[in-house]
Amino acid sequence: MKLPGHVASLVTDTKLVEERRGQILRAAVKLFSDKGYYTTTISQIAREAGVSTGLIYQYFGDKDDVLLLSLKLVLETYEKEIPPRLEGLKHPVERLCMALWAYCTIVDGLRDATVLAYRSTKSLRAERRTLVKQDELRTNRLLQDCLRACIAGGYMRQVNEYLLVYQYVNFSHAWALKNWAFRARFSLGKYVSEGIVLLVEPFLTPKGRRALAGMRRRTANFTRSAARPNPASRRRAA
Amino acid sequence: MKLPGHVASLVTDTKLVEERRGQILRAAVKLFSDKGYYTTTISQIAREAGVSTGLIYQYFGDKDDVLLLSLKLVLETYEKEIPPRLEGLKHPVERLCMALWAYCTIVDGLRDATVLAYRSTKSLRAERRTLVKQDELRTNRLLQDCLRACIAGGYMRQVNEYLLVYQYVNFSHAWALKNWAFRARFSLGKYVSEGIVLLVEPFLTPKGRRALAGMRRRTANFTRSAARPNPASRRRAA
Amino acid sequence: MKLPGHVASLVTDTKLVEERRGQILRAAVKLFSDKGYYTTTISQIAREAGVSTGLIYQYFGDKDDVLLLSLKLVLETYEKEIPPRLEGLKHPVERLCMALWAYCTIVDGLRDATVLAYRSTKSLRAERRTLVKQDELRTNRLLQDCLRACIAGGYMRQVNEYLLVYQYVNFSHAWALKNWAFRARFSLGKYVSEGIVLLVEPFLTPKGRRALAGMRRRTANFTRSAARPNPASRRRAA
Amino acid sequence: MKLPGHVASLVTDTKLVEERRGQILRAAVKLFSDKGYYTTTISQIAREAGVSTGLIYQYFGDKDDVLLLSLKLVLETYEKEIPPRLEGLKHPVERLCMALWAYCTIVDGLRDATVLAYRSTKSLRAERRTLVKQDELRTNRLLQDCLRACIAGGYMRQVNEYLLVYQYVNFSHAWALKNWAFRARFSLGKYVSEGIVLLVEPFLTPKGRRALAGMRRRTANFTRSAARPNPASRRRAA
DNA sequence: AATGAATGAGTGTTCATTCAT
DNA sequence: TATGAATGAACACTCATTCAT
Repeated sequence: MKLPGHVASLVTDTKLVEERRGQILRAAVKLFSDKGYYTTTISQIAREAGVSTGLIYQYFGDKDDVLLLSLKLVLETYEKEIPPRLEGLKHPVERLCMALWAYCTIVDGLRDATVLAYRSTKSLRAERRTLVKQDELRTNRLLQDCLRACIAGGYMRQVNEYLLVYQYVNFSHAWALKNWAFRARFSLGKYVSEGIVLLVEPFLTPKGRRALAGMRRRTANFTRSAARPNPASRRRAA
Repeated sequence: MKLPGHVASLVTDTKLVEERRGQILRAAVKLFSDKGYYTTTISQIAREAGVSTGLIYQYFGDKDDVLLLSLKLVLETYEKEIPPRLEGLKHPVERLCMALWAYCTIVDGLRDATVLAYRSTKSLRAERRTLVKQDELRTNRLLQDCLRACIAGGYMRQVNEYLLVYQYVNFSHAWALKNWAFRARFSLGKYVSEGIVLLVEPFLTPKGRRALAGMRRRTANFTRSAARPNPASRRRAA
Repeated sequence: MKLPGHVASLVTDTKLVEERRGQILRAAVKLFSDKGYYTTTISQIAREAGVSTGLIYQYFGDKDDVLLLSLKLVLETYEKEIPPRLEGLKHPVERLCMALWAYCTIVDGLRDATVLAYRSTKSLRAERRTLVKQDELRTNRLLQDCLRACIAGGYMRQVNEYLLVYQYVNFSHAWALKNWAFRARFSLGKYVSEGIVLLVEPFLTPKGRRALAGMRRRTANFTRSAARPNPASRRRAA
Repeated sequence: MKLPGHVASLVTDTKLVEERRGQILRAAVKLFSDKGYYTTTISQIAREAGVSTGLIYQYFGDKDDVLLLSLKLVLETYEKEIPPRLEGLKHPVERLCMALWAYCTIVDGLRDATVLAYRSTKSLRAERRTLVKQDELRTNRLLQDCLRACIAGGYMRQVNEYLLVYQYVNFSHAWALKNWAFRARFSLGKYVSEGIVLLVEPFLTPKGRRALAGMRRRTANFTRSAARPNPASRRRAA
C-alpha cells in the first residue's frame, strides 16, 4: 500500500536509491517545469535523466509519485536554503529583509519549478496535496518568525502578521509567476528593494526605519539597488 | 488557418454561435475548474453541456480553443464586472477600496475558475498565452487607474504604482489560490478590510486617511469589519 | 461500476451493439482458442474483427470483459443447441443418447473454444468465474433431465445420477481436450457410440436395453457406427 | 540451442543443479498453480524460492522452461506415486481399484497443480507440449495395464479398453477440475467408491464381482464407503 | 445543424531477460 | 556461483478528432 509521503522503491541499496531518485527528479522537475505535468511523458523523463523507462518504476510507484517528489524537492529547497542565508544576521529588520531577498533569490533560481508548484499541485491526488501544503506552511513559518521578531523588538508596529506573511510569500512567488511582466521592468535586486518599500517599510516604527536606513548604507545589493531606479524613493532615502 | 484570438466556427448564424458557445463554455469552465484541463475530456464537456462531441468541433477548432475561450471568459468577467461596481462612486480612495472589494468578490464567485487560470494558462500554445496575458493586463489597468487617481488627487503619496497594483491583483487572486488556508481565518469581508489596512492605508496622505475614515463610518461592509480586529485602527476609527 | 454478468457498452443503438459485439467476440473466441487469453492482444482481436482497437473499448469494459463474454458465448451455445436436437424425440433412452450425441457434436464444432473454456476460466476475476460456472451447471441440467427420465421410466436402474451426468459432460469435453489422442483412433460417431456402450448401456434395465437396440436398428448414425468398427462389439450386437 | 526435453543449465555441479532446480520448481508449481502461468512473474518465483531472479536463468533457459519442468514435475508425480501404492497387491480387480484410488488421492494432493496442467499445457511451445503429453500417456499406461489384467484374468468382460482408461483418467482429474462442485457433495473416499460403481463394477464378470465384494468386505476405506449411500448396491453387496 | 460511432496515435506501466559486480 | 539493478519491447487502454448520416 502507498503511504502518503513515503514512496516505496523496489531497490534496496540506500545510497543508490538516493542518487537515482535525485537524477530522475532533476530531469522531472526540469521537464514538468517546461511543459507541465500532463504533457511530459515518462519516456521523456527517462531520456532526460539518461535512464530507461523501466528504471523509473523501480524508484517511483507511478507518475504521480514522481510529481509529488518533484514538488517536495522544490518546496524543500525553499525551506532549506533560507536559514543559511540568515546565519550571522542578528538584527530583526535585517533578518526580515534578508529573508525576503533570500526567498526571491531562490525563487529566481527555480523560476519554472515555482510555476510548476502552482500549476500542478492540483494534479496530485487529494491526500498528497495536503503533504505539499504542509511543506509550504513550514516555509511561511520562517518568514513569520522574522516578522514577529521585528514586532517583538519594537521595530515594527502591530499588524496582521498572518496576512502580511502571505504578502511576502506571494510577492516572492510573483517573481516567478509574473516574470513575463516583471522581467522587462525590474532587476531582481530592484524588485526586492521595491518590495521592501511597499511591504516592510510602511510598518516600521521610527526605530525600525533607522535600522533599515543603516542597512541600506552598508549593503550594496538589494537594499541599495532599490534606492536608485526610482527617483522618488532616491530622494526619500537621502 | 487558426488566427490567434480569433477562433473560427463552422457555423454561420451569429446568434446561434453565441448561444452554443456560451453553453459549451459554461460546461467547460465548470469541468476545467473542478478537474483541470487535461483530466477533462471533450466528451465530458459535451455531456455536461447537453450536446454531442461532434458539435463542439463545429464551434471550436480544438480542445485548446475551448480552453482559450474558457480562460477569456473568466478574465473578461473580471474586466466587465468591476466597472459597474464603481459606478456612482466619485472619491478616488473610495473607488480604489471598492475596486479591491469588487475584485475579491468576483474572485470569490469564480474561485475554482481563478485557480484554473493560474494552472492552465501554460497549457495553451505560446501564441495564445499572450492573448490571455493581455486580458489580465486590461484588468490590472482598472486598478491602476484607481490608484493613479488617488495619487493625482493627493490622497496617496508617490509609490511604485506598477508594483503596488500587482500586490492588489495578487491579493485578490490569493483569496482563491490560498483559500484552503484563508477560509478558516477570515470572512471575505474581513480579508478585504485587512488587505486595505496593509496595502492601501500605509500609503495614504493625511487627506487620504480622512477620506478612508469617512468611508468606514458610512459603509457597513468590508471597510468596517476591517476596523475591528486591529486595536490600533479601532481607536483611529473612533 | 461493473455489474457482474452485465457488461456496459458506451454505444446506445441496441441493434448495432449486438452486431459489433458478435463481430468482436467471434474474433476473440477464435484467437483466444488458438493462442490463449494472455498471448492474444487486443490489437490482434481488432485486426481479426476488422475494427480499430479503440472500438473494442466502446463495446467491452476491458480485456477481461471480452474473455467473459467469449466464454459465455461458448457455454450458451451448448445450452441453446442441445434442446432443438432433442425435439420430437419422445423415448427417454433415445433422448439421452441423442443429448450425448448432440453435446459431442457441438463440442466438435467448438473444439478449440471448449479447450479455451477449460484453460481460461481461471483467468477471470473470481466474481465472474461464478457466472461461467452457472452456465455450465445449466447445461448439465439438460443431461440430468434426460437421465432422470430414463430412471423414472424404468429404463435405467438406480444410479448416482449426479456423478453419472458428470461422466457424460467430461466424456463430451474430452473429445475436445484429448482430441490429439482420440482423433487418430475414432471418428466422432464411433466415439459417441462407444461412449454409449460404456456410460449408458451398463445401467439400462432389460426394457431399456430393448429400446436401445430398437434405436440402433433404426438410426444410421452414431448408434450404429458404434457397432461396426470394433469386431468384438459387433458380435455382441448380433 | 535448446533441445526439447533437455533444458540446459549453466551450472555444472550436478548435485547443486538438482537441488536448486527443485527449490525453484517447488516455488514455481505453487505460484503457477495459485495464479496461473502468465500472472506469475519470475521475480515472484525468485522471492518464493528465496533466490535472486538472475539465478533462475542459470538453471532454466527461460520462463517457458520453468513451466515445462513444473508440468513434468507434476506429471511425474502421478507416474511415480501410483506404482508403490499397488505394491503387494496381487488380485487384478484389487489393483485396478487401488490404482484409481491412488490416482485420485494424488490428484487431491496436487489439486491446483492438476488444474495448472490443464490450463497451461497449451502455453508451452508446440514441441514441448508433446513431451508433456508423453508423460500423460505413460501414466495412462499404468491404468491400462491394470485394466488389461482384469480382462485377461476373466474378471472383466471385453470393453473398449482404451476409452475406458480415459474415463478413469478423466474421472481422477475431474476431482481437481470440478472440485468446486464435488467438494460439497462427496468426500474423496465416497467419490472414488461411487466411481468404481459407475466405471468398474458394470464391466465385471460374475467372478470379478465376487472379487470386488470380497475386497469391500476387507477394506475400510474407499470401496466400503461406496457401498453405503446407494441402497441398491448395499443390497447387492450383502 | 447535429449526432455519435469509429479511428488510431500515444501513454503509463509491466516484466522477461541481461550483465556488471 | 549468485546478485539485483538496468533494460526496453510490448501491451492495455484513453481520448481528441473525424465523418457518414
